[in-house]
Amino acid sequence: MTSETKLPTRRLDRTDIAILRQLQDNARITNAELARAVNLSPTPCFNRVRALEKLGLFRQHVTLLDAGALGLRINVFIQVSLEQQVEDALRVFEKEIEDRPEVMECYLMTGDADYLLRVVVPDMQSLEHFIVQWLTKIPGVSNIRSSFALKQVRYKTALPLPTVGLTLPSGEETPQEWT
Amino acid sequence: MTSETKLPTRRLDRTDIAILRQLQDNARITNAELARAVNLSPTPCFNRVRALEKLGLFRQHVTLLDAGALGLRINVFIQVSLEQQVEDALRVFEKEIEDRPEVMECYLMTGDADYLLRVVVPDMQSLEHFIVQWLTKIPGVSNIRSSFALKQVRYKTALPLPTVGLTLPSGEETPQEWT
DNA sequence: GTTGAAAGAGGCGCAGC
DNA sequence: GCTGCGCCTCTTTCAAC
Repeated sequence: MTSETKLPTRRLDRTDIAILRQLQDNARITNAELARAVNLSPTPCFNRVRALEKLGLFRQHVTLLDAGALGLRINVFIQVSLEQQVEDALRVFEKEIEDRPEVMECYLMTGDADYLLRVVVPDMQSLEHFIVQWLTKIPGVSNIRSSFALKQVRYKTALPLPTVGLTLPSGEETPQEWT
Repeated sequence: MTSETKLPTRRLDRTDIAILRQLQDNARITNAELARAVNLSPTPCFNRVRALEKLGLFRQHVTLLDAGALGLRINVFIQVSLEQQVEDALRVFEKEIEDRPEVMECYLMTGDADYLLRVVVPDMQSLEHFIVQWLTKIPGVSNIRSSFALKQVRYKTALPLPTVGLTLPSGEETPQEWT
């Protein structure tokens, strides 16, 4: 070889993007299938996947379970305000969050500088326990407001990707067509 | 065999739950590894996974990509109110949602009977385009309020599962220890 | 339920174009 | 960058306990 065979480039072409799309939809696709789906032969397809991995684009391969089938009926968004938005209080709160499996998502939000949580529990009793016995006992938590989801209209994990090409951050920015 | 070998039971024991836990964390685990992780030999492990599949517990095996690495910097929650909460208006709105890849999540909420969206876009320009050129043009949409996520403190797809045992819905409910 | 063996498929690396 | 070959591990099935 002259230099590196497939040195991690910051420019993804449409084939790379097609690969990412396929993997977002199906983490268990075989390399042979994937290659067929993106019009490549298995070896170069495999090499591209490895290169994309090296770029750190993959977080995890996961199985999505059916919450309803498992009896997890309650999906609730909880807005949490802290008494003081000093960095220390934030760190404490975020540390507490880590161990609670019912907290599916947690965002630090603009505006009132509070947190938005999405919490999943099987029933109201569990929710009450979560809020009263745990959430309100975190030091610094001042106000809590819950909104219930009546229906999960959409839930997906596949990120929106551009159709044509994509320059990765810390390369310079080019305007891209996002679909 | 006397009747069915492994007829889909509605009762999951701790081994089933251990399997679900492993798969939630790693969709690409091999059956051999999985078996070792849950203290089983490969064959019964494989049979259990197939039984869990038949129960409809698995939604999908997906690859989670790194939004930041792909230049998707903006994560915004949008509350959408409709002029009238007639069923027809809801159906129209939900239908429109389906085709927009930047809508990661959409929930029908209690209270003002509106929707909560989580939208991911690369930049402000894309967000403006999404809201002005598309969202506001859906018939029935009256009010829109956006809140930005400054930081994604936590994002996971693994549902909270009980530690010990679990009776699936449409069997009768027994109180379970949810962790 | 469990273990063990056997066949078929796919991952993965290599040599050549 | 692509193709074709080959090893080797894993999945998946089938017998017996």
